[in-house]
Parts: sequence; structure tokens; C-alpha cells
Amino acid sequence: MNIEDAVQEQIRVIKRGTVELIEEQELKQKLRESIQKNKPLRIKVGFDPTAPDIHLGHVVLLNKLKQFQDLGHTVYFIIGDFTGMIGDPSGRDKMRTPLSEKEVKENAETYKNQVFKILNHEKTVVLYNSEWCSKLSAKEIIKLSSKMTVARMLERNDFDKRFKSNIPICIHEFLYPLLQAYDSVHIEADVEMGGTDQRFNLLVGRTLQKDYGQKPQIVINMPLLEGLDGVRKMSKSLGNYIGITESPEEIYGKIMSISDELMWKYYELLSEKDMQEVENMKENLHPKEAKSILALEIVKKFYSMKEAEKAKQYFDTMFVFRETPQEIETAEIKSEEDVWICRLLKNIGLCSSTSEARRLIESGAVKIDDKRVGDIDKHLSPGIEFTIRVGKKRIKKVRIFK
RNA sequence: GGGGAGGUUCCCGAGUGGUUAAAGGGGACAGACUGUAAAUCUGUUGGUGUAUGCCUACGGAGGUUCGAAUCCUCCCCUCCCCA
Repeated sequence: MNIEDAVQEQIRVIKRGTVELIEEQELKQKLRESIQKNKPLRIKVGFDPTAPDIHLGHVVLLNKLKQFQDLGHTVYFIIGDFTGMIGDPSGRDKMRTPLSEKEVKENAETYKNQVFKILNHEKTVVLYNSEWCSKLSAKEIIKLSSKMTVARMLERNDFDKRFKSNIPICIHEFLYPLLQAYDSVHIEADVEMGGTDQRFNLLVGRTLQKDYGQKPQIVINMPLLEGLDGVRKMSKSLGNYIGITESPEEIYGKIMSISDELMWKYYELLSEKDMQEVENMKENLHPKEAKSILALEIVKKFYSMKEAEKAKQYFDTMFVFRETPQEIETAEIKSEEDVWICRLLKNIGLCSSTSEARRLIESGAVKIDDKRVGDIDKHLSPGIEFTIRVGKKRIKKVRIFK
């Protein structure tokens, strides 16, 4: 294969699913040199160690990084333990409360353990940006700040919105993009990847690299993945995420609950299937089938096909046939006397309070051995075993003994 | 430094002495319908073995009052205008 063809092929892989690539000619040039000199490109990605669990939203990015690795490049995985103390204001309408050093460290470790479920260990360099950021002197920070104007900062949509609606913006939040850009200078990044909410920050990296006499990095924006609600971006704090450390049953179930429309986006960004094949499925498969195949693929990625099949089975009995699955958690309750149902529900953790239990029973959500409970005052005697279900998702086996 | 506005339940936001666990919306949960989808409709959305009861909750601490989210004092926080 000649060089131009090789470059073209890499570009094709790299471009799948991207929202924006700045700028393509420069990237081609970098790829050419990389191939000629047999020198991998430095692909930078920064992670803010705020949420200790990696979810599918992050996986979009990680997948793309993995693709770069498969093309022979090296990933510089930067844990923003220093910038994490600022908290990235991107996309937020509020200032973020700074994390303590200890929290940041703990979260960072969790990240590190989780990313290698996807990334290739050999081709990844993990760095903490406190390594160099914490050594910056006040003088250097002032110098850094002089590279940026307030007006330019306010070009950023989220800052502008906050500014216009009288929501506080602290000065240190302005330092975030600058320090992130400084990371690029420090490691001499060739490419930086991020979600579209990172666009501004990544562009600052280009500007700053030029200021420091380096070739500007290529900026690649990946789309933000909508979470379970189908509207807002997937994030831990919004509670609409699918975490990669969740159980196979949870991951499978959550994927089955996304909307059909969103599913195709998940295919594009998370699946290893060829886009041609995906288009084909779109035409010929019942959406539910397609969703199931996707769910299987994703569970398999983090566990195994066997686990995935089991998760599917659990899901089908539980939700499709509305039956009691084989393996469900058993709660054991020790009691001399009859147990009031509301108290029982609270004690085994299916409800957060007896009041909630009462409300749910009144609305017909509670079933014992598949029979709807209508009586709020129902009592259950010791020595029996049964399955209790609240709504569709919450289910437990209960054994009451003396 | 001076002047003004504001902080309400998960979120937004109404409420200016009692009938307020506090309108409305969002979200969430549940029911119906389904493909556990989405959309739609309905209900619920402080705790307490349920009580015309008790406790907790309107930024924090005190005070006035039979009674305070509402009035007063001090404190903390945010925004705006002026300098």
C-alpha cells in the first residue's frame, strides 16, 4: 500500500462518528510523516476525575482512542487531577464545587483501572497533570493568562450564558481551558480528542501551542451521547447513565430502555459493527431485535458473551414474560411476629420509607408471588418464603424466619 | 466603599401572619397501553403502624406573636447599579 492510500484509510477510520475534525489537511500531513518516519502520533485525551465511574458516554471517546491505537498511535491519557480541583465548567450553568485533593486522587485511580477495559495497555501513557501544573509559578500562570482575553473567553457559549443571566463565574474557572491547553503544550500533542462540549478548550490548545512554537494539535470532536432520558447528555450527576462497571443485567436492561431513534446513534458510536451492516439492520430488523443485539454486544465488551446471554435471559423472563427469574437476590428477615408489609418493603430496601411503600401499594405496584397486594395492612408470618415485586424493576425473594 | 434586588421542597418557580407539607411546571416513581421502547393518558411525589395526631422543612442564628416561609435583629451567600 502506498503512503497516500494508507493515509486515506486511516482518515476513513478516524472520521467515523466524529462531529468535527480541525483540520483535515493538517492531519493528513501528520499521518504522512508518522508513516514515513514510523513514528506514532501522540493522541491526547483528558479526563476530569469528578465522576468515579466510566459510562458509555466516555466509551464513545475511548473507542475512538482504541481505533487510533489499532492504527499504531499512542494515547496520552491525562488525568486532570490538578484541573479537577477547578472542575471543568464546560456545559455547566453553575460553578462546580472544587474537589478535595483526596477525592480527586481516589477518582483518578478508579478511572485508571476502568479505561483499560477498552484501551490497549501497551500503547497508552497515563499521566497526571498535577505533575507539571503544580510546579507552575504564579509568574508562569500570569504569563499563561496573558494569552487569553476575557472577550475570547466569553465567546464560549456556557460562560456567555452564565454571564448574561447573572450567574456567578469565578476567575479560576477561566484558568481551566488555559491549563488544559498547557497540557497539550507540555506533552506536545498531535491530536486532542474530546466531546463537542470541549471544542473551545481544545481550540485553546491549538492557539497556545502556536504561542509556544509548536505545530498545533488536530482537534477531534466526538458527539455527546444522550443518556437514558434521550435528551440530556449522559452523565453521572444526571443519573441517566449506563456505567461500565454495572452488572450485565443492568447494562442490558438499560440499553433496552433507550428510544429506537437513539439506538442508532449508539450503534454508530459504540458498536464495532460496520456502518453498512448497521444500515442493513435498520431496514430489515424489528427495532427491538436490533436493540437486543446492541445490548448483547455492549455487555460482551465488558463481560463475556455468556454473561450477555444470561442478562438477556433475565431480562426476557423479568420484563417480556413478566415472570420471576431464576436468580434473584434473597433477603432474610428475622422476626418473632408477623411483619407489616410496608415495614418489610422498607427493611429489604425495595422502598425508602413506609410511606412510599404505602403509596405504591395503593397504586397497585406491589405484587407477592405475582399476585397484586391490595391491602395496606397486610401482614406476613414468619416461616414463609415468597417473591415480592415493586413495579417492574424492583424484585426480591424474601424469607422470614424466627 | 455606597445603593438596590434576591436565597422556598430533587430542580425551576408561586406564595408576604393562620384554611400551607407550601400553587404551577420539570424530573422521578407507579398504573394503563406497548416491543419493560418512545409517545400518550391517569395517579403519586417529607417522615412516622395512619393519627381532625406527632416530628422535620422555606439560607443560618436569635426575637415578636396564641400562631411565622411570611414581621424584626444580627450573620452568611448571590446578582445588579454607582464609585
